[in-house]
Amino acid sequence: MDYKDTLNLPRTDFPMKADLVTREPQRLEKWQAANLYGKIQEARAGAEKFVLHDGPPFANGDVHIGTALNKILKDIIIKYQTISGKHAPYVPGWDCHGLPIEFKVSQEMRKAGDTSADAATIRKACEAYALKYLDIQRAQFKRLGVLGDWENPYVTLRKEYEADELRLFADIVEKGFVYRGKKPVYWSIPCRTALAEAEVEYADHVSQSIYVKFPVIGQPGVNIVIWTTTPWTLPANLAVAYNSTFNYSLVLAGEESFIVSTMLLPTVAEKCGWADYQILRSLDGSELAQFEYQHPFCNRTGKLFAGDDFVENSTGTGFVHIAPGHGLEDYGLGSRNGLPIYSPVNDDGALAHTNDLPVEQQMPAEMLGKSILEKHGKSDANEAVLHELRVRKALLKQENYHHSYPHCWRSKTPVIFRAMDQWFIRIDHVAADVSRLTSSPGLAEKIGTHVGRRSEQAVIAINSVNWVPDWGKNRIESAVKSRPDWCISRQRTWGVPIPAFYDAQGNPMLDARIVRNAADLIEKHGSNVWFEKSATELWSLVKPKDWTGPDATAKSSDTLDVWIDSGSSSRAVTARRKELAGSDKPFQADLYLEGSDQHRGWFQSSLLLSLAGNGAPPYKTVLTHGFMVDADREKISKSKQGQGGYEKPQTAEAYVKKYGADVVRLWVASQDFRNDIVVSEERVNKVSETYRGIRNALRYQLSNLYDFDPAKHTVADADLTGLDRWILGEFANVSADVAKAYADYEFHVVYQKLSQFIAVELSSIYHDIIKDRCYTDAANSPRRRSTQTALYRLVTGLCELLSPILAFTADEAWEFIPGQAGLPFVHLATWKPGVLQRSDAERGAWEGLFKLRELVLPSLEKERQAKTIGKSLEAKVTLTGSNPLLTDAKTHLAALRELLNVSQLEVHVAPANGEPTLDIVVGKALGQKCERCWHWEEDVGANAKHPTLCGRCVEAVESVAT
RNA sequence: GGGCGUGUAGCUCAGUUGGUUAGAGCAUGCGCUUGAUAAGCGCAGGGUCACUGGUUCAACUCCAGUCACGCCCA
Repeated sequence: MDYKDTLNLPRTDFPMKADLVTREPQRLEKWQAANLYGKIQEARAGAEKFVLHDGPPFANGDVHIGTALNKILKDIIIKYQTISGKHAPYVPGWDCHGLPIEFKVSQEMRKAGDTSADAATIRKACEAYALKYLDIQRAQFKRLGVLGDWENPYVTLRKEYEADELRLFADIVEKGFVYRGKKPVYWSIPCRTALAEAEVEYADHVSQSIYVKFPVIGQPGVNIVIWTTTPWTLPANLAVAYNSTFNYSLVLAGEESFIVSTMLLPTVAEKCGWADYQILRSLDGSELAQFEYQHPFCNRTGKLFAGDDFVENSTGTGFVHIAPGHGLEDYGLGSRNGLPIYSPVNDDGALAHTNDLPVEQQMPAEMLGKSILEKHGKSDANEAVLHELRVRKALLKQENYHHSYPHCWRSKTPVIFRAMDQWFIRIDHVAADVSRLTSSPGLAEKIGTHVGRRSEQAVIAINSVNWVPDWGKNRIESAVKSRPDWCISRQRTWGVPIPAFYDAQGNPMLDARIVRNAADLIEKHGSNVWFEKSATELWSLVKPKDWTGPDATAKSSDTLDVWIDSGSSSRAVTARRKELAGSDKPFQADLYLEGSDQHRGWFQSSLLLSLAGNGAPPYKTVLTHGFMVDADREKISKSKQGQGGYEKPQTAEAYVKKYGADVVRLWVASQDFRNDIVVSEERVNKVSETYRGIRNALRYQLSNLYDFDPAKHTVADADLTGLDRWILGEFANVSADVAKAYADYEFHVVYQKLSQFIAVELSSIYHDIIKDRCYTDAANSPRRRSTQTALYRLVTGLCELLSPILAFTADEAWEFIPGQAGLPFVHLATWKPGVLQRSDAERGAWEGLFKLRELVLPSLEKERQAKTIGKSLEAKVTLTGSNPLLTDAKTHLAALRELLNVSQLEVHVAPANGEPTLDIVVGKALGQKCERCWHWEEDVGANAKHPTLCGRCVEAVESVAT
């Protein structure tokens, strides 16, 4: 007789080899067919809500591994909240408007030879482009195991979204936060249009480089020397910037004296031909700050300001001429110091007077109408300025200057920076006292772009939010405090139109009632209606009934900054979707979770818009993750990829195809995402080792439950064996730790705790020990059923606790659990903390047994090394001494023998006498090896029917036979 | 250049209010097992706690500076 057939050896169809790459898609289909997401929502109807509001990725390109990380983290949270009983809907979203798409689409159209497409045509192509990538990304996100309402995502190009966005905007307009101001933008003269950064190409260009003297007021003969490569901007000069960290020298050259940076003095002296200059003295920033100068050819004066950020000591003179209407740095410095954003250039690109300054303070009449556009390397405007400087003997040096300069991609001409009228949201007032502001016209002009009191309310709001990690609070606070007013208009086509009009005098009209009517119109027809219909048609459609102002004759062609799109989602998504809207503040979500770059991005735009429009923050908690870095802990760069720095493109798909989604998910969970996240082959390989460990443990548990029916065989807690009570007690502890780690969003702790529990307590201790009981006890013996009860509870709990991370594997294993707890999917389960009451005495006794085990194992190992024994079952252990641990050992003799995995154990307690003693003797076990259970027993051979079996096995075999 | 972070074994993480020889899992090496077997078990090696200086009886832990890396800003 082959006694092997009488053993209860493990059986299961749960495969050892995961083969995730082929199996996961099958499971996805199952979920889809069963409408798993819908089922979960139904099951949780009425439960406490947990709303994680998705930040929309841009609908462009494949899902990057970093984007995958973000989505997986969100999914882990949603799945944990769900399995702990909450109703956690997930509505994914996409950001669809914006320049990258418009640029890409225009480029494709250009390549196809189409250069005259109108706005509506371009917009249709952009929409198709965005929707195409939305589909691609949706498939890639779903493949990651992310559950959500994928059939009804929120999409910023949808008309309902656009309408709600405009309604929120209307509220903000109504409260007086929106004003008209000026800001420099790229401008193409031939195309008569503003350009976006991406439409600018850099090309070599020869500019007129000039050194100009600016006389210092009150110090006759003393001049500041500035250097510029754009002479035509001098009529717009309103200030001069210096660097407060530089040294400056006052030098005498000929009749006059000049101030320049000391470090640049030799170069400047050579350029200006100061043969025998003499340094009179040195000056520093505090002195320069006192200076005023006379404009070289306009009847006005200017001041000096520190511009440490951009005044360099490598070229020029150490002084930078500032024209706030013609440069970004100039604009920044100008608006910080209350200067007008003066841009004396008209739409034709010709010099012109404006209303910003009194006419008598502006450029001489001879310059008016001179064009900035270059012909054969010269421009009339430059020539006029140079002429004026020469006449006034203000020009110290003129030469050609070769450098790279931005050009219009379409006309190939050099672009200019020109201040244009733009719409702004006043940040310090969003942040400050909301109630005192009304939409009174003229308020904007009165307040202008001054930098005044900031953000008390925003700071209070920021403090009311839970920032994880906590330094996120500092980060957004300083971002809000330091940000200038928000320029929200874009001279772009692919976006939500700003529903403003102009009257016959060219005055802009932006009114909350008009915006709301436009929102209604767009909700019906989509925002293309704004581009397709004429101004007159639109005006007749949206003109408020009680309108008393002038009629509109033209419409605005500006679109809203895309940050307004995504920033409006508290209104357009959270408040609008009934599964998300809370009863208290419908627009407020429990959690936002994005990368740390969003403190200045979506976290901020959402906060400011929600404060302005809803009066409270859009989120209760903001969780931030770090960025993906490579094996060298450096950012993942395309150039590194090009040079073969990485094995594969850093897309989610590349990793999923090789390892499967669950390994990618486990990798995401394995690292503390608040810091940088390392993505490397080595790392993911290590994680897949851990995955195998987890999978095998589950497989082992399932394989020993093949004949277990929880309804029939479950053993009551009190009747479980000590060992089973021990492991369930340990598991309850670990489970509690794991649940806390999930709740605290510390998934790396979940990973560590679970993988270590599986490796140590389960695999190397419990699973190893229970083999004997499971295999050799009679199938229905109380001891075996006890252990199976524990295994059943362990595998069920593990599947539940693993399911937020190992979404596929936990569900796969779930199918093999006897009875599946009556649920077809683990994701429908509700995890409850395991309770197994153990008295202090019991816990203490078992701790003692494990201490003894620790003490004995080295002795066993020694004998193994000495080849006295092979496996532990060949050994007999004898413990003698006065060590108090031996008392418990005596009462739990059988348990300790199991823990040691030896065939025989003797314990002799000696009376206490001085120091506790413990004598460990390991020898060869007595008797013979039982053929069936491999224990060494002295009763082997006692039964004539089964001469090679021990007594226990004879019983087991007989019970099977009967 | 500025702000905010991070830096503990090959990898991922622990390290309580400063207090013995700095821990775990994985990986590696060497054994054992062959009734979880493309599995399982044991043992061993491996760390100037980024660097420098300071405070202290005592520093991975507190302070200052330096370096490297990341995000944001300029």
